[in-house]
Amino acid sequence: MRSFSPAVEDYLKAIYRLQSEAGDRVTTNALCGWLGVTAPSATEMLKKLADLRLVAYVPYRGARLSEAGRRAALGVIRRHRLLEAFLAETLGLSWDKIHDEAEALEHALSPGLCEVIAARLGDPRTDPHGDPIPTRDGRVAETPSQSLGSLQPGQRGRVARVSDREPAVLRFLTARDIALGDILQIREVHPGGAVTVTARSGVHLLDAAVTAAIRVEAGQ
Amino acid sequence: MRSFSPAVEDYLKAIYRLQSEAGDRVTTNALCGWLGVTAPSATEMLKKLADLRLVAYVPYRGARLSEAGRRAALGVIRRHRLLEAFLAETLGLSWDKIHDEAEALEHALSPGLCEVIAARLGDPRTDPHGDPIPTRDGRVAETPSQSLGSLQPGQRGRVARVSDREPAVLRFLTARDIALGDILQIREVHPGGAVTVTARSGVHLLDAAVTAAIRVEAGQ
DNA sequence: CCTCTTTTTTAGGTATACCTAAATCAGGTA
DNA sequence: TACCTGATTTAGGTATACCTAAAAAAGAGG
Repeated sequence: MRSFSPAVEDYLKAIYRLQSEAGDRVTTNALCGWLGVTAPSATEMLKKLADLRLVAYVPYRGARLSEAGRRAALGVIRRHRLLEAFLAETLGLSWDKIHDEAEALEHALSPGLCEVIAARLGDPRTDPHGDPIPTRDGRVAETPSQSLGSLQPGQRGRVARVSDREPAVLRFLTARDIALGDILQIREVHPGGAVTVTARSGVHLLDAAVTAAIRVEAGQ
Repeated sequence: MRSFSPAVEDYLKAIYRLQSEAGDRVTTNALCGWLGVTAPSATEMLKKLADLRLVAYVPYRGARLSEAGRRAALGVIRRHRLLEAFLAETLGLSWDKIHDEAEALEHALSPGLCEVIAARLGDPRTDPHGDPIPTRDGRVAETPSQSLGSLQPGQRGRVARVSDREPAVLRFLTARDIALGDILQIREVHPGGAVTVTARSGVHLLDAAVTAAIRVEAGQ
């Protein structure tokens, strides 16, 4: 298994992510929106990924990862999440800072060093945001979880994962003393997507962006 | 101070190194030999570095780092050597493995993370090969040292630095239980540059490549 | 001082990965 | 069904960083 350019790796990671959200094929538009490139750039790269047999790409119909593409994507995600765990563990970096650093370092991390880090950390199953770390042989333990916003008033959920995309959301949660594993009970669901919750540290209003970033295991 | 491409950083590092060895200007030939690129590639990059005001470049006469170039080069070297120290410290990697990993990671290490690592390590002054780590403000504590091969029979020297360029040399020394700080006494200097030394672990024949890689503080 | 060799630069080309502007396709609406 | 709109692709261009082949400059030897 040869190694790919940073750009290729970023596209694979994005396709994997969008595919697991939207299930179906990933469109050019979704891809370029997610990666912050223009549509022609995404089209060109999709053709290249198809040449490399990493995606099945039908013009005007979007793309889907091949088995090789899925394995490559999981490899990048493994490196990313192990790096996040490693930076948090060894340097005490908070969960709002590790994503960007891991994003930059993941493309330069050799397979050998990646496994040394995994061993040093005792093969962790999740990163500091609760995201599962794929195993070396490409398995992902996706614990069933649902969006916090999907709970009804009165229901409780344990915080299982928080999206690493927006550091400000993570800092907000830290400031409110809300962490992975905490139990949240819904008091009110607001029309725009915000919710009011009761947490260990009190009652908080979580705006739509914060609510969308939190996934919970329900029925706690 | 903006950041530079990996290629630019590699050239700056190479020019710094060659300049401190050969003192004078660095020639195109020396540069392309060191970096493993062709002469036209080096010429092109030198013109680019001159445009960026990182080197003073006179066609056919070689190049010399400007003050800005020197600072940038020391920044890369600082990141490289801190990474080496960090990988050795936190993952227990041996000194023959850290160079290549650091070489890949150094271009992706943000200034912020670099300083976190430095703080975590207690601002070390040297890396695991004995090479001085430049300070954040661009100072390098070059302890005076000389090539092991420059000692006369009977003279002793303390191993101060070992070049990180050839992992095989480092593994050879590890196998002979020769480490930084050890005292070596010259028994014989062979014509090709090899030496026979008495070390803590006994008498060893060090071939020319090994001898050239070792720098010592004499008069121990 | 002139040639010959080595070094260096110029000329021209490749691959990657991005861009803008223009053309084309797909799907819904009248 | 014909059109319109938005999504997508094509066409053509930029910057980086590498390459080979050929030309030009520098330095050494006679």
